[in-house]
Amino acid sequence: MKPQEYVRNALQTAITRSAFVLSDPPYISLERPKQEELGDLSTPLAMSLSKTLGMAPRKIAEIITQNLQLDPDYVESVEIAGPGFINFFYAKPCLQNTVLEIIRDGAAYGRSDMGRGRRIQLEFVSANPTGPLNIVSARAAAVGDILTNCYRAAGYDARREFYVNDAGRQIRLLGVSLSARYMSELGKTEAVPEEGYHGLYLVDLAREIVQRDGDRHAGMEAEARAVLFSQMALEFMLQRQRASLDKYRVVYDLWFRESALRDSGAQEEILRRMAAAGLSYEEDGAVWFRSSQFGDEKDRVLVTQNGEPTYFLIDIAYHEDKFQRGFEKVIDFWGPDHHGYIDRMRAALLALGHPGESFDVSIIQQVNLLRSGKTVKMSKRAGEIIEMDELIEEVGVDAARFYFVDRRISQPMDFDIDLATKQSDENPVFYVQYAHARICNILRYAEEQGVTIPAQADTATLGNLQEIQVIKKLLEFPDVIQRVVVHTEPHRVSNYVQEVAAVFHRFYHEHRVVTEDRTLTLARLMLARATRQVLANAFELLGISAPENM
RNA sequence: GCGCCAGUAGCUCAAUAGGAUAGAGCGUUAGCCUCCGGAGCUAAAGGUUGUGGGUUCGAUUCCCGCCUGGCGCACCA
Repeated sequence: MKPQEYVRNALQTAITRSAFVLSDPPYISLERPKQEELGDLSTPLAMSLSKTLGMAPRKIAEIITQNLQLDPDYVESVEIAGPGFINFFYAKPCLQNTVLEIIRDGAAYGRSDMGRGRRIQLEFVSANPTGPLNIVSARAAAVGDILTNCYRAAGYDARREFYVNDAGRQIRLLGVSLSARYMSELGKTEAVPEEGYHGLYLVDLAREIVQRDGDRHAGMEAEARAVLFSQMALEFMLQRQRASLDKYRVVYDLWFRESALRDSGAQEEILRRMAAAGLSYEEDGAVWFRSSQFGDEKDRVLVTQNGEPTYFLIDIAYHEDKFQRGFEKVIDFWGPDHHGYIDRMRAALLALGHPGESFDVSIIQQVNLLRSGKTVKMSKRAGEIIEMDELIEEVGVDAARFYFVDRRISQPMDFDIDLATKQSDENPVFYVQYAHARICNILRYAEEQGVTIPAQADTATLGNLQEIQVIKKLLEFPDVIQRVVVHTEPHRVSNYVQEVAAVFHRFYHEHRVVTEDRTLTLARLMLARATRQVLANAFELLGISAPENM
């Protein structure tokens, strides 16, 4: 058993035995004190119970402590400190044993059953298929992908989904734009409409079409040609986006097409339900949803005066579809320009009977592009973007993914192109990968020296400061994953992995692993293996490689 | 004007569910290779957590006001 669990269980029993008058069993918060001297694990429990019990925190702490029964192999000592913290100090046998447990658990170390198999869906990127994926999508892709990995590790049945906006005005415009490029390519002047797509990728595509089909489409009626070219452009873009994501190691469970949803008439079903429940009304020739009754600031249009379904209505139908498919929880990742949209979406889902907790939106803040210290404004229509492919090309997948996930998603971030390309050697991803490669090297070296490494070995000789610090750090891994999921904060994984690397580098610097002392050597090799395992498991979550050499 | 998000070391960012003396990297300065990989390690300097109040035993974290920046405020998507 992990010492955290052990302490939690012991505290639970102690509380019961203390016979406090409580309506509910209290949540036991366990944390690691910032200062090591204070203990390995700490709970502010006594302070939080103070008010409800009407007792001084230290008094409560004393009662709890008296009722604690602790195995000295797990916990060496307990202290009451400060305003009423109860602090625990791990016993060495337990820590030494942890090393072997990690090795035994292997790839499963860090996983938990927190989610109990709950079905959850993460929808991210969902960029319009009107151009190549850009650097903003790269952030969303990294974050969404890594979070999904963490959800799975925490025991959820989590799925990735990409929503394809393949219907509506944007696609028509795309077709018109491509058609214009095609005609220009054939020497017939036809301007790309001002609100159309001016990116050069359409010129390239037009050229390809000319090479393949010649002037076969030139004689068509303009409107029909635009429709045809919409489809060509769409499929081309989708295939290209998928290829980019593939290279970026993001694989979706489903690419959901808006057109399929529309064809199924799902939006009409929503309208029927809303009308039947009195959730909608007609005014000025449009159909409105009473979203203001569900927390939105005003009512919203579902069907326009022209009889067109709004994007909002389609989106409601899409989200309803997600729930129909059996997801208990749905998380959307949107850009900051859509945050005003959250309230109405939640209102709609509430109105349709889905509890508030079943739907979450996470806003991934923008990526400001800097080139030689100056902000670059990106606009897809004007064609000024940094493509995801360029990014992957220039900085590599590992570095890119790590860079994007290494900060909180709520924090806007600057992406300095010069820095990312020129100084990529100083990217922290190399630091952590280096730790992994170094451990592999130590294991190789040991074997070269004729040491056969058994599956398990006695670890009782581990006990110096650096060794203990490594073990304690490895011990945190399962908690890190759970916190990532609870807070939707994948950056914790990359932060953690840097801490693991640091603590191991420190150990390595102070102590030799392979020495004349066979028992000690084997024990330290176990420590190295456990560390490598944790790094590898974390890299797996991050979707970066675990190099054996660098 | 209203709403949402952010503001932490020179720079890029952390800070575990409200916890104890706010931490890393980069950069700067000073050190460490007869020794398993120096893409590493050690140390120093660097802070009124934008600002003023409030709640609390305790606030970077929660609440209110203000300042600054970003983004929204469509019968567009």
